[in-house]
Amino acid sequence: MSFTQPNSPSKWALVDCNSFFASCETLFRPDLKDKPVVVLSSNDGCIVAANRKAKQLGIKMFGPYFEAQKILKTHGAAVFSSNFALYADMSRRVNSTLLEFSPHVEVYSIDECFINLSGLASSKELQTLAEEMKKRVELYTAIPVCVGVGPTKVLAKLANHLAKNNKEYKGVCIIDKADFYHYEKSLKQTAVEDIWGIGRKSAPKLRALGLHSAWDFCHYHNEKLIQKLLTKTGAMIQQELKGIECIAEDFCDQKKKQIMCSRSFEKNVTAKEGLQAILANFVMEASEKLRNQQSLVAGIMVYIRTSHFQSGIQYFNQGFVKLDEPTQDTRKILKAVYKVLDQIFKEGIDYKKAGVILCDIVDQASFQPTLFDVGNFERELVLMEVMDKINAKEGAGTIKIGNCNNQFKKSHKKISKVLLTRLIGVSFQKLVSREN
DNA sequence: TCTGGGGTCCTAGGACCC
DNA sequence: TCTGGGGTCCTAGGACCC
Repeated sequence: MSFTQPNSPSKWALVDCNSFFASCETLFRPDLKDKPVVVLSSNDGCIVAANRKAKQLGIKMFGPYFEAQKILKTHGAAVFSSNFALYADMSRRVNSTLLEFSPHVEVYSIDECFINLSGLASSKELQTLAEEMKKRVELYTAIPVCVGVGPTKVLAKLANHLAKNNKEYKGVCIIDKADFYHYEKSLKQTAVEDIWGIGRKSAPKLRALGLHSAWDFCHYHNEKLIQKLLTKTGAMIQQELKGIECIAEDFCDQKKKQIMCSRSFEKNVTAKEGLQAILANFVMEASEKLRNQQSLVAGIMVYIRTSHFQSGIQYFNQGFVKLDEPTQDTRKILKAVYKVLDQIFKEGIDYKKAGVILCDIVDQASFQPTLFDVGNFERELVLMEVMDKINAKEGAGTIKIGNCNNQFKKSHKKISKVLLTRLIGVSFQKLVSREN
């Protein structure tokens, strides 16, 4: 988030899919309509989505599955392992429906979009449009959504929260300062912990100042104290509640300053080769994200750890490596990651989790390779572009680098060597070995 | 409510230097 | 080394999100 100048009155819509993963899973299962449904995280460790029925049972989001297992079973709940390919596909369908309303759709997360509606003037127009959005998304995708509209992103979020939790809104809530009575009422009925960006640590700090609702917070006079207690972010949220835009217009599309890929393993891994294979997957994933935003990386962090919940030896170690030159080349990043692994790896440990973090991210456009390296750098760009294109077309993991032995991805579409050679004009293996 | 997943950003405070 | 100022860089940990 970065500051922007307050400008002409804006309107933002926030469209949020209801219990998104659970909704996706029940699309083709009308028999589950009135049953509790939950979706589990990648290793079935915790609950990452729950439909209304499941929430009514007191199911905690992001809580461990084993704790809820009994109650879910008693009530005949449907339990799904997550299927991210399906969710990503449904997310694209929702987004493309929303693009029919405005070209300015900013994807905030897999189940949420901000839409810039600044051209529309009246509350009535906005109400009609928001209702139409909801109707059309539900008609085209069968995913239920709620729509909140406000003059800032924080107020749009707040409106969405009201739309979702108060039946009388029927899934659509418009906050417009021109309707001051409703604006005041909306902020007064929202508790500080329900404001976007105010989490479990900040809320008690506000309450200690006697600020219990969004309205109290919004009108608190001592802005310096807010900045001190809740940092820059808190100060921005307070302004946004007043209707003053502080969050940059394109903040969803801003380039990441760091890219992380980490996961817990289904089974413990002890051998270094096992960790190498897993880290190779992380590097593939992270470096593709890096290239998608046209960036280069200059510093890489790797960590490996045992499970918090096992008895026996606990081990955590991490290492950082600075590259001689920023790169976006998977092979170079992987080489660096392996170097760090050599430094932090200890024999005889049951590892449960590992991660790769690309830090020191720089813009590709602003990087000038030395005259000597220009050719190499450009060849790498082309090679990586070809690889990404094939993976996008033929399925993730079609072309892999290093000894990826992916325990996370269930299946990969294979591509024949002949087709590959035809696609890039020269044997990929040859290219890889030549570059190394 | 004490966080069994994954990801991003911010900042306080330490290390180091002049 | 019972140390006084001030700047920069780095990193671990905090906080938030879905």
